[in-house]
Amino acid sequence: MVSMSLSDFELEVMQIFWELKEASAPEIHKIIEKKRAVKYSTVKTIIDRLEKKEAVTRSRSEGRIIFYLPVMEKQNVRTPLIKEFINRVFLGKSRPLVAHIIEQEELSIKDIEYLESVLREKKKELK
Amino acid sequence: MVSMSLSDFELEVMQIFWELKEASAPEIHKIIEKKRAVKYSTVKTIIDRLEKKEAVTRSRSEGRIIFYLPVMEKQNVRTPLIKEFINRVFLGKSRPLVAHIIEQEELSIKDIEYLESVLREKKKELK
DNA sequence: TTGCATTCTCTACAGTTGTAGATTAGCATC
DNA sequence: GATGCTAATCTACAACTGTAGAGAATGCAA
Repeated sequence: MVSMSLSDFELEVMQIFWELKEASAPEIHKIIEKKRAVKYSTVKTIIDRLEKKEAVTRSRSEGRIIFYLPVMEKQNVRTPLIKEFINRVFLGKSRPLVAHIIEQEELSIKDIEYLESVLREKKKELK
Repeated sequence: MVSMSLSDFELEVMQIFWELKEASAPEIHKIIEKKRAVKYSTVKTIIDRLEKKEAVTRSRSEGRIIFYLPVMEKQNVRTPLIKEFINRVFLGKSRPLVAHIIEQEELSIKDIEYLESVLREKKKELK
């Protein structure tokens, strides 16, 4: 069980764990509830599944409230997701994806200048 | 039924349709079979589902072989997928995704120079 | 024209996922 | 100690997805 894929909802919950580091089910529930209606037990089921997948682990209890910590690391989840996405949607070619994002998505001047510097670095590295 | 999401396999088949324009189930099956073992009826089921979703349509027959044409357009499928992906994996922020790809994925000097030009264009547009 | 191979159609089914109810159990308070 | 919340656990279920078999239909070779 080295690498296990996460469903959309599981990933959403992991994002919150990566942000907060440690969190309880009631906390996670309250955060997600701000965005959309969802029952506590639904959120708890997702956390249970994350626990079974060893994506999070119980760290401590406060009364009957269980706290969890993320185990899977953001980068280790994101990297293969990006790879898969490029394969799935762009037949493995990253250039058109990057071009599309630059052209279509919201980017500030700062973002652009940053990306220009990333490209410069990469170019140096290749030469 | 304006916009309907496609499963991984459905998208894989659509990619082939976008490439070939017109294709039959046996053709699609032969192409996918080169990559991995899959039965004809599996592929045909996917095409049937694509037809039901109006992602492809029957164009003509040759003997008992049915030919299909893609109806959904590549860009109309890709654009929302990218949006969702950025939301799901990068909390809506495209910059870290682009940075990650530039740093981690295979890009040639040509790719980089092209992307630099795309960035220059975008910058002009913003100023 | 008859059988063979190919294709189509229909049906099925198990795993994953989002969803949540029912039940149980631990604390705080009276 | 009894009561009421809140959280945890367990069970369920329908939609979607990947997968494919059974059987019907149809065109082609002999």
